[in-house]
Amino acid sequence: MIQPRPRSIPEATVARLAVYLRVLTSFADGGRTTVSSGDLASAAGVNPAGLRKDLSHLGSCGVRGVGYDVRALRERIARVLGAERSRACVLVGLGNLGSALADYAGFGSRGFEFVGLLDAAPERVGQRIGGLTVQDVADLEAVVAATQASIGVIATPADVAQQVCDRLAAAGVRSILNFAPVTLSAPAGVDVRHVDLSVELQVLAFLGQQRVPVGEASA
Amino acid sequence: MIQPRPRSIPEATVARLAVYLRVLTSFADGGRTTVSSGDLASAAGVNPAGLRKDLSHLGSCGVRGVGYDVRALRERIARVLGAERSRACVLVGLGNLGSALADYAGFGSRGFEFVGLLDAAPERVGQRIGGLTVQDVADLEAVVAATQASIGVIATPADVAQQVCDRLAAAGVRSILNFAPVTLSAPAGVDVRHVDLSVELQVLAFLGQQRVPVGEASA
DNA sequence: GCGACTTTGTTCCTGCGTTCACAAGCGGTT
DNA sequence: AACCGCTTGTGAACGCAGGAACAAAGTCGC
Repeated sequence: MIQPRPRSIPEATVARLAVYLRVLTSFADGGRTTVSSGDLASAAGVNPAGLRKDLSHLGSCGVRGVGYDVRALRERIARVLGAERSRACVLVGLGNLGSALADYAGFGSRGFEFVGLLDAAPERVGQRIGGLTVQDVADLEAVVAATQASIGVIATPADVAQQVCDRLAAAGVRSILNFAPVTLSAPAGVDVRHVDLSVELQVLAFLGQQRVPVGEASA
Repeated sequence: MIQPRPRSIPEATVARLAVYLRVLTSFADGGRTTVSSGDLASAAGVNPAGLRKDLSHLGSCGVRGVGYDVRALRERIARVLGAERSRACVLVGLGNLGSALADYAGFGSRGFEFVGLLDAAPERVGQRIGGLTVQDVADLEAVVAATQASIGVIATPADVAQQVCDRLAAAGVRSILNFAPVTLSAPAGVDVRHVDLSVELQVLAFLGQQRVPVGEASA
């Protein structure tokens, strides 16, 4: 019998929980204390029923007839997502995109901290970006070992991304976020998520072009 | 009878087609002329059967017993995705991320061309980034009208993203790619795609932490 | 010319995600 | 204290995506 593992939250739900967390933080900053599923759903751009189902995965948290306590719900989601404690990340590739990521304030406020910046170009090594000094990618294994980083971000050119991925995995990194336009293969036990900006644009363009030829003036 | 509209490709398939396009281009550059669904699928990181199903949406394109002609398949996918002709894009927000996007070579080679860069900060207006001169965001409507841009990319701070989105939509932009960490609402007829880097990291972190407590040494 | 092998294209099926709809529960009011 | 409206939480149905298996078709070898 398969153990009915106590925490089996669908991946799609996890992604939405992260969105709820952001919205709730925004609400809390605005001084709001309670929120209904309808309000929260519209702010997050989802269906109210789906939101309630998402929230049901972490146990009853709301009060019927009233709604959810903003602070309590935020804390609970943060705990489930593991966003309460900071996570160490290493970033490989300090080109334009990598530098932008290193400077991106959005990560630090969400529990992610870059503890190592690595690049292969000698002229970049030694530069300070976002409060850190860029190190030589040759020291990747040492940096991962010293910082105990569990997350790696790849923002290198495509042709070295797989090699960097292999080294990160071998060094003990369990999760990899890949911005390079290649499909990476990693050993079992290592999660890879791929963000391909060109793919996003192409999907968008396709949806847009599909809308035009129909040319329905109205219903 | 419902007209079996010739082009009704699932969104998930469209996203994968864009990946296949990239892999095929890579194969073509490598001098390869034919490819089987198995090889292409492993290079793209998907299931062979799923790949064939995706490709079946654009008509029979392969030769049984042989595989697919790399060049022909690439052309067909490019035509379906509309990647053969260049698309004009405007980019709003030239902070770290916006500057990286403006410089990102991956867009130009995939049929997307930035025709306008806009920012609100006076010190950024006039700068040249990626071959273009940054213009004042006050001229957004004029730039969109002059360039006939159909795609807008938002890389602004969160607090002005909705306002920029509204102006882009009003100016005639039909597709918007949003990098700001807020859920945007746009009028009907305007597609919005959201890329939230923090959400990606949080999903990754959650999957990673879920793996640890199980601690299954092996099968 | 014929057979066998390879690979595509399709069909079925299973599972998941999403949506709708309703019962249960709590606060406010009279 | 009882009623009523509001909101949550859950159960069921629908639709869709993913995966596996099978038939069709074309090529290579003999």
